[in-house]
Amino acid sequence: MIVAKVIVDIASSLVDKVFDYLLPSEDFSVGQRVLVPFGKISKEGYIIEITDHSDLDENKLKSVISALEPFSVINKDQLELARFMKQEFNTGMCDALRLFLPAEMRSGKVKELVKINCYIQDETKAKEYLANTRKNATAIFGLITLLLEKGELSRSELGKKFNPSSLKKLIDDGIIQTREVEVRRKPYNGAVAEKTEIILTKTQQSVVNRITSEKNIYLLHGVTGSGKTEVYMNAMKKVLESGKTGIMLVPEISLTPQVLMNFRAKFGENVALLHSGLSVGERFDEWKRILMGEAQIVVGARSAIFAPLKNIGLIVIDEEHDGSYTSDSNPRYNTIEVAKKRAELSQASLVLGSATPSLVSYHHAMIGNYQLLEMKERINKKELPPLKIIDMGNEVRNGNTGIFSATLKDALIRTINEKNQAMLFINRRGFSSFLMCKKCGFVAKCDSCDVSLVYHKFENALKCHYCGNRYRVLTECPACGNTNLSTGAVGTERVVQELKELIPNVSVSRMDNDTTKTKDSHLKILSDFRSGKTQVLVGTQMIAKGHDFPSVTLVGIIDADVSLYQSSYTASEQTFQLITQVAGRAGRADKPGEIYLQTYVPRHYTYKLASFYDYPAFYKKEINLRKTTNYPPFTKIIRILFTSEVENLAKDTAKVYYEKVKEIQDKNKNDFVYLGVMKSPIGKIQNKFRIQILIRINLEGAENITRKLYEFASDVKRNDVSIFVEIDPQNLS
DNA sequence: AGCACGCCGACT
DNA sequence: GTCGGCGTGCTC
Repeated sequence: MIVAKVIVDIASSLVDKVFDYLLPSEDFSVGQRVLVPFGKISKEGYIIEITDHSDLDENKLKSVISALEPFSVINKDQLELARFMKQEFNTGMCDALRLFLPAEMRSGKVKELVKINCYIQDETKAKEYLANTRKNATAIFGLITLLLEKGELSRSELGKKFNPSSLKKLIDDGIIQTREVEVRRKPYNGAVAEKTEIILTKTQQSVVNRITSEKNIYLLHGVTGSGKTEVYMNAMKKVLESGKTGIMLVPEISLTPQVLMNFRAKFGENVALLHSGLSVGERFDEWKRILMGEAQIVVGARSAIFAPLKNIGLIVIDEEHDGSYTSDSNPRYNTIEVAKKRAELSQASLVLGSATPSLVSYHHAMIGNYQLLEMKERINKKELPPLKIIDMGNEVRNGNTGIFSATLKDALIRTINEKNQAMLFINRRGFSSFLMCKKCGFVAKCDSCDVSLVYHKFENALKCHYCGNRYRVLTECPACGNTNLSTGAVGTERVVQELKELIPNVSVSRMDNDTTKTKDSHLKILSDFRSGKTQVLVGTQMIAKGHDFPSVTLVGIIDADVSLYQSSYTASEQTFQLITQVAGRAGRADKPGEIYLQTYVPRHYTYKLASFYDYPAFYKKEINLRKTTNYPPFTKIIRILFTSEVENLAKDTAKVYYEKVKEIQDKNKNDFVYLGVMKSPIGKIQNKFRIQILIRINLEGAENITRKLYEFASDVKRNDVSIFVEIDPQNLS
């Protein structure tokens, strides 16, 4: 007998196990999608193994019904990668396998887009027909002559050009033949940068040579503007020439068009784009192009690491420190770890690139796990623009209570007068962070989440950033009746407003989560700014990343402290990265740049070292701190989050879990640095109460303990409490 | 996920 | 006495 081990395509831990089915013939292969009977219904599933025996009785086994879509096959490496993810991140096998196919395809909803083309098979017959037709039948004459001349044209266009009924008549009469052709929906069609042959610098060339000469993991530390993209492209070119394929990951969807344009200029149709912002049809078509081998290079956000490529030679993760590479909702995974495994499986090199590598990655490089490659000079040999720290406490003492310091004001006015561009960076969206009563300290909060509401001036409403609920603006304090309510810290809207007060006719646009809801809106904001239509761009995190605006000479970081004072051991690291990132937007072309960083703690080492662009010094300082305080990468932090609509259920489940952990802690005292149960910093989100257990463990015992922690989670599992196990979580809200 | 089996309230 | 509520359990 031939037995197929099948994972049924149902994302539930209850059925996430292997089911055995008989195979009706030998025309099945591992990795194939099949239809199987499952209980009373039939379901899609994935064959993960084919053997000749089963632990169950043969007469208990049902047969696979049929194969689905011959092309939808998960290859051996991908299958292995799925097993790795199950093992490493405790994802379900089904969850992992799903990552390899476009979601819409599973239910068979998306089809290839077909259009109908017309052509003339029998020329003599057509000419005869013409001879027997009235001379004033212009549509018929036009149609036949045009088709005879051009060969093949689309039916819908011909119909529009002449008239559909004449066309139909000709088709019915057998003069014109039709056939269906597949058309591929292409994202950002026409977006191709000019093809320019750039001659690499010596540094760039030697980095390219290193990457392509030996299979390894490389950490490319290159200052902003050192030409990392050119390095990636040239390395990809070499890989392509050797007959292999490559993946290029960028952190954010908004960055893909720019990278894609450059890649298309160099590689044309060989590039495919893959990310969640594409339309369903586009994504499906791009995915299929990759699968069919029509595209050998994939550009995309983190999910592109699962692209159906064969024979990968190079994986690049640009801006490797970026938080978007960790998936913090199911299935949870760390893209860098997945990429390492995928590179290993296909004997490919992995390049992690950044101007400010994550401490963890740089540490790997320092202890020899990664090869460190450095690009210390900017491509135009220019110095990095001067970064000035401005003491905002001083401004207040001098009577300036606005958001802009005197220095920044001057710089803004000067920049606009000189017809240059400026970027103002702020850490929050909305007009201000919260609404507070000046008398009693009451702060407006969301009913279903335990967070302050944010005032949005444009909509004149209070909004919850966790669940999106809207509330009417309060005019008096519900607690004490006082009408003197104030808005707290600064948001993008207020920056725009004060800027307009400072320079009345300045053209400014705002870029944050509110203004970029639709797929192309960020593209428009960015292209307006690039073309000079807008002079100032005010924005959050999203303007910090990667964009290249040659005429920007001034960058203002309005309130850096927000990032520094978040309650996370990575606060300094993230702040350093953010500042370097934002600063890198200034003075990219031949004009000199200037950067102003406003803060109330001007002497903080993070700011000092960031202002010198001294990453190695920052690394040294920070890694020592991590070592003495016992934080990653010297330990592992694990959070187990319990959420429930009933607070006590979450608490009780957490307690039961805690006792189990306590038991293994008693047995392995040395492995534990810290263990505690508490309310989450945000005690309630979307009406679900949140209790968490925080654990810090030493690396030696980590693997065993995490395995146990995952087991405990399924032990105490119940349907009215959700449990999430997070390893080294980025935020602890 | 679905569907069935199973054990307690308001109805012809 | 029965129709049906959805709680629990199984699907190769």
